[in-house]
Amino acid sequence: MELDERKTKILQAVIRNYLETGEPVGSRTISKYTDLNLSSATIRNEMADLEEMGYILQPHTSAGRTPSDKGYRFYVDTMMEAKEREVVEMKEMLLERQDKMEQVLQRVAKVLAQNTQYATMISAPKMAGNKVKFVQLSRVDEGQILAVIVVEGNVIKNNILTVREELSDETLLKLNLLLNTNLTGLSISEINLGMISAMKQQAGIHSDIVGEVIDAVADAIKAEEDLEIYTSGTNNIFRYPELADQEKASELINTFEEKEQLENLLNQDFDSDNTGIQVYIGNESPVSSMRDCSVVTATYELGDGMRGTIGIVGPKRMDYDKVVGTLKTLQSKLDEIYKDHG
Amino acid sequence: MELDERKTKILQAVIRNYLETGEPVGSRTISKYTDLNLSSATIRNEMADLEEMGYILQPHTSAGRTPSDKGYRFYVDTMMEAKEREVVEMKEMLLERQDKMEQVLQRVAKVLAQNTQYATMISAPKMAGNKVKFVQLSRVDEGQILAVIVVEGNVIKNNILTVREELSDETLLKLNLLLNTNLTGLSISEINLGMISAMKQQAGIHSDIVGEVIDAVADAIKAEEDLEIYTSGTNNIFRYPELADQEKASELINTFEEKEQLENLLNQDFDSDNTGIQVYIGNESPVSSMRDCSVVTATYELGDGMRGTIGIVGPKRMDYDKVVGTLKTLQSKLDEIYKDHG
DNA sequence: GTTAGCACTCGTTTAGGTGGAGTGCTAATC
DNA sequence: GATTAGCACTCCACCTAAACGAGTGCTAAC
Repeated sequence: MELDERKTKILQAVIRNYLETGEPVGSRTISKYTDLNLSSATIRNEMADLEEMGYILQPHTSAGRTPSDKGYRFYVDTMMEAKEREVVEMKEMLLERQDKMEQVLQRVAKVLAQNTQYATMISAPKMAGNKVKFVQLSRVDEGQILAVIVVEGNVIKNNILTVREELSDETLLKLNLLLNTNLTGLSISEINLGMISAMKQQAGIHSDIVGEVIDAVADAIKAEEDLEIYTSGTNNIFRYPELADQEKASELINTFEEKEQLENLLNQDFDSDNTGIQVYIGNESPVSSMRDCSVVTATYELGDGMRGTIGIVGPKRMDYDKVVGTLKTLQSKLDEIYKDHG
Repeated sequence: MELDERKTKILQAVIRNYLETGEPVGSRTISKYTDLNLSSATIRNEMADLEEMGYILQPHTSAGRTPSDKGYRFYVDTMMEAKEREVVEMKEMLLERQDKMEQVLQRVAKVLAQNTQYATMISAPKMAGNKVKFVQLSRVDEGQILAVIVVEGNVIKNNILTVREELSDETLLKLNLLLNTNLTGLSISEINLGMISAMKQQAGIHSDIVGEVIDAVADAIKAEEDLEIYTSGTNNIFRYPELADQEKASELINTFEEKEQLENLLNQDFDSDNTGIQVYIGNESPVSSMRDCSVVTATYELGDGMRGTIGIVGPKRMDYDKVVGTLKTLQSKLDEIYKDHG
């Protein structure tokens, strides 16, 4: 059987209607709702076909139809067209540049949740490709050395190293020079064992302690960043009866609080061919507690190659149009902001 | 009317029983449950008295009794005796020292939630009373100066300052010396406007730019720390039917996610006279969404005067004994750990 | 002062009944 | 052949009434 134009229109109407009401959609509704001028009986026949083809489901005999995952997928793939949309609040918020990334992201998540009435999550941009800009060691206390590393994008890492043996001012100065000459301009992923041992060689004489320090600095640079995911609007799931029953809600809330699983959604390989927008419907998502949800994620980029991901989690009947629109706007805004101020 | 020994015993029995079952407790249950050897009729009379006195409540005529806030308060105040308790997991976890405070706290919250089956929260220790140990300015880029401040307890603050006019190496050196001489050893709360202007005077010549830098450093030092509160086990509220209905659950979950309100519970003035353990029953808590909960908080101390608070949120019928015991153990463990490794 | 007993209350559960939305099928119509 | 009107049927959602039972307050006897 083929999905002709009329079937497509009916499917579209079923999904649209279900998105609005959250209730199974009957043939009579469609008959009135569309401009097809068909009787409910005809619609019924078509709907029977659509069901056979797997696009819609009947919760029980003599109930209306609801979209299946396949139906949603069809809808998202073919019918969704992105609309640019004003998100005034968000724009205003982002324009007043904040200095703390953390706060910005948390706020983006919050505003997004308020705007969409869904649950949101956002991962902090990874800086794996970024270049080291500045390294400095300073003695802060006996046996304690502070290592500060500044990476492009002005991300600062620091670490206190405890050394067994005191380092002279001279050695420290030499080490600083050495580290800066060798590391500045390299991206984090470019720093490898080979160069570290080369540096140790150059450091020469005090190789024991100095070697330790160099190792520690390298470790600090390479250290995996924390799992930085910010969430908001988790409680929005209670707006959608199909997600709000205790068991499901509990699972979902746990997922949002624990955050580990969210990583699977947010740190997907960025397939840069596209707009960076991904839609996961039901079981398409790698997170099992979201089997009754849909997830839309968007990759954002902050000028200098730092990339993170924003995600929106809602019921399958989420307003895909609006969500995708909002995410696109947000993408471009984030881009702008950081181009101007980066 | 007076709360004699028999009434006390009955009240205690009612509360104990309610803690276990979560159901209103009838007179017959008490008659069997206690060793008083009284008939249910007698118990009924006593319970009527207790109700009149405000210690217990009847959800409706012909239902059993549930403790009122006053009843819980009485129970907590008089009957609760702290027991030392093994919290093996927690001990093990804390013994393997982690370097990132954030991770430790997050993990403590999680383990605590798993142990107690309640929702938990923990605030990062504040360092307001701590002393500045080291200050350093370095040029990282044109017009960009990195200020690093190390405070006792090896807490590091840093900030990138953007300056309009380039500072010479010499000026920077001078500034570093000035800042260190003036600020080292002072606690953050001791740094005030007077000293800042004195420093500016000493700085002399380049007062314009230099003044700016000094201000920025002072700001960075005084900057309110982020609202660092970690939560876990929020979804445990679904274990307790009296908290699990949609509206209440939604409110509570929001409170836990937003975290702002939790601050009111966790950043109370530490009344150091006591063990640092506080119990809020129902409306005693400043957070309205917790009107049906009880909250137990414990102040912990990390050696050098840094203090934070741990909180446990559960139903009013939470196991106060266990919770207080667990928190006390945790307090002492945290203390030990940081004495050994601080 | 304590207890047994009883009438009473009131929320909870169960069963039955009804209405309505929606279907599938068939026969008539275009 | 496609469309439609009509009808019998299904099944959920909702309501009501009845039965249940846990627990009470009160009274009278011990």
